[in-house]
Amino acid sequence: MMADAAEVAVDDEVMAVSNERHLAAWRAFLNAHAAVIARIEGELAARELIPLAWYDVLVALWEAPQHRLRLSELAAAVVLSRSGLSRLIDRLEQAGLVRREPSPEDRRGAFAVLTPAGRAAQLRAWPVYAQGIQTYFAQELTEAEVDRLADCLGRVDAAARRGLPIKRLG
Amino acid sequence: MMADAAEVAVDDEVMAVSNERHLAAWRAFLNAHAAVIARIEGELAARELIPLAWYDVLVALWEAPQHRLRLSELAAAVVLSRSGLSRLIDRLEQAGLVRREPSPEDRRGAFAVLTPAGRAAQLRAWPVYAQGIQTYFAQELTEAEVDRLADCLGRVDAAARRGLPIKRLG
DNA sequence: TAAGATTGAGGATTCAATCTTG
DNA sequence: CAAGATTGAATCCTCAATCTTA
Repeated sequence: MMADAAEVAVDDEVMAVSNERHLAAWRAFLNAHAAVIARIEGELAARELIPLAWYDVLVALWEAPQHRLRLSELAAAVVLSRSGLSRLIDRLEQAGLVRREPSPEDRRGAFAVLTPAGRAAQLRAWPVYAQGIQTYFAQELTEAEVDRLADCLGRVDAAARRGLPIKRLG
Repeated sequence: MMADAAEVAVDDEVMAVSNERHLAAWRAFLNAHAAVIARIEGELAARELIPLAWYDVLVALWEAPQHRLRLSELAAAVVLSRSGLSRLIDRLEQAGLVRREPSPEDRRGAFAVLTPAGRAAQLRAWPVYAQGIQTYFAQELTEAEVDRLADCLGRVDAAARRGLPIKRLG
């Protein structure tokens, strides 16, 4: 199906750094993520609760000082482009879960502020979300494994964010 | 959702098992995934290589007998709805990386078949992909941790797929 | 009727361009 | 001119409806 020599050469180089076991772990990582997310999203939707993307925004706001965050900060927190976040806030604002407020000290910017309805929606979703995390994620792991996972994936996260090419904000 | 007494019971139960440490691991899982995927997609795009979704399809075909798969099987393999896969195959076919073939024994169905150009595109992308897995994922982990991660996330994946509500194929 | 696949409509996200303010 | 935010165009996904064959 292709030049044998080239194929061997590529494989050699690659195998030196990313061997079968690395690849197995990587595939497990991707598959586990896709499966668990699909499962939890499905259960939230079935109960007519907010989707995960909305939940993430509401939690980020809840945890912020005064339950408010600049739109840029929020975009970074939930890993979304600025334009994507802008439209997400549009939808949340229309649903009454969040409200925009102009910034007094920098009139270019705006805050997103959590509303009582937003907090309520977050609290309604939480039991289902928590149950999903428990059933599809934590239940399979020992307490030691949970901690180990947090540690390992924390390092992976840090590595991936390290030296980001400044920023890609649309 | 359910009777009050039961709901309270669920909350108690959930808090007992889904504590701060579970949540920390879960968040690390989500963040690491988002960050690493964004990084690798960016590097593939910067080098004008195929995106991960295309790569997944090409690998699934490469690993299949005769490098061909029914569209339904392919949809399941790459975790996409049937309609989503149908359009993805449209694009891959237009790029010449895959070709559709009607099934002789069941004329309702069709196969997706990997073309030489498709295999070549897959091989071109692989070094960059592999380097990304190495740099942002495996590099941060010891060999023991890599194996442990594969084991843990394999169990999580199995748990999430267990007893899937039959199938959701659009 | 059901199953495999495609098509139409709508949602959500991104990049590039734009507007406003620093 | 740079930075925060929004808008327009394009992409890609899903659900529901449809078409063809079993």
